Amino acid sequence: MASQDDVLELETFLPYRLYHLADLVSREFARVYKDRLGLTRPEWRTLSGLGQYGTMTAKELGEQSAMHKTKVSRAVAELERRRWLIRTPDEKDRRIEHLTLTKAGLAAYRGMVPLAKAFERELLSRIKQSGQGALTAALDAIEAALSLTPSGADSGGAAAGGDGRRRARPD
Amino acid sequence: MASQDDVLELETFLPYRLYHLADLVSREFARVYKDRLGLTRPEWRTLSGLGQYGTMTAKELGEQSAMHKTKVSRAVAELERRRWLIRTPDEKDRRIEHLTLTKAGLAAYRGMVPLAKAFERELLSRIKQSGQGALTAALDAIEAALSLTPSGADSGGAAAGGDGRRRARPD
DNA sequence: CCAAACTGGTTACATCTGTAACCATCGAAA
DNA sequence: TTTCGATGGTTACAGATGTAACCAGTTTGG
Repeated sequence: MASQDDVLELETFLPYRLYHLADLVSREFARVYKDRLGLTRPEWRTLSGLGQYGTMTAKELGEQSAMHKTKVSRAVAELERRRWLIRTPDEKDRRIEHLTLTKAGLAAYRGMVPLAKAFERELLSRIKQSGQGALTAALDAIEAALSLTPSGADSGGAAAGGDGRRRARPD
Repeated sequence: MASQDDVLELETFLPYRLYHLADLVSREFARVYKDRLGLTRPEWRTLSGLGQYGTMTAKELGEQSAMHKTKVSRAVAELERRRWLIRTPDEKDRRIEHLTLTKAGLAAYRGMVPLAKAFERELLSRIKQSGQGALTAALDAIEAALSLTPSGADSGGAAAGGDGRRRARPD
């Protein structure tokens, strides 16, 4: 099955397909929060993270939603400017600030949740039954595969097993 | 099955998961062509497209590798600057230029192909057997789902109209 | 008590990206 | 042929991003 090694078929090349599809989906979803709330993706993720967990530090936010700290910093600054969140200095460690959504921020979040869920539902429904199971299975598999550190070569073993990661998916 | 509509679990939210994984994979792969050839993603795609099809116009490139025309324009300009490709004006339509890799460009491409394939192979191997089939099945499903006219609104993004797109996928 | 070494977070700068406006050419209609 | 609306492609400008340098506050260890 392996074709010769002198031509690469971009259209079926995994990194390309994956990125392209993610980009498509992401863009389409972005329209929802962009049109409605005028948020950028980092801002949306920040809103989402705080809506979900209530209070977080910038660092935690970055870890939770896979954002570089500069993105977090800027997103937080913007949401603060809109008065959608407030910072509360930590008593013990004055480098840290605890971030929490304000009433307005929470309202924006609450308004988005159903839309996000509807979007996802609609997307999944468009994907045929078989594909749906395959999709989550595939994402699980890639996630597990990538959570292994070896950026190098060797892939032996792999054993992603243990790792606690946030995998809480019901199905 | 749907959880309440007041909280969204970002970590399992499809658009997020998809984007995050694609980003991870893409970044890792980008290191290959960036370290080795100093290319940006649009440049790599352009190189890849021309390597694969021999000669293309900027428009075709954009369609094949899902890039906005400004990206194509810039990538082409850069590859031309490096003398990795040349433009040949079209005889009949003087707005068009046919792009082709030079010896140097082709050499760069040829050097990358095995690395790209190795990368993909390694990635797939890290994904357990089951996940592997699921992955391609899932990508197929999403691709199919997205090519359907979005029930949502206008554009729907890519998928240029008439052109049967280069979908050569077996399934 | 003071000096590394570290950590949470912000900022400066250089790129990259998308939108929109633009140029040249083409096709069709008048 | 002239005109007007598409089309291939480039460019100007405003945002968004990543890297690296930078602060301020903390910890560790003399």
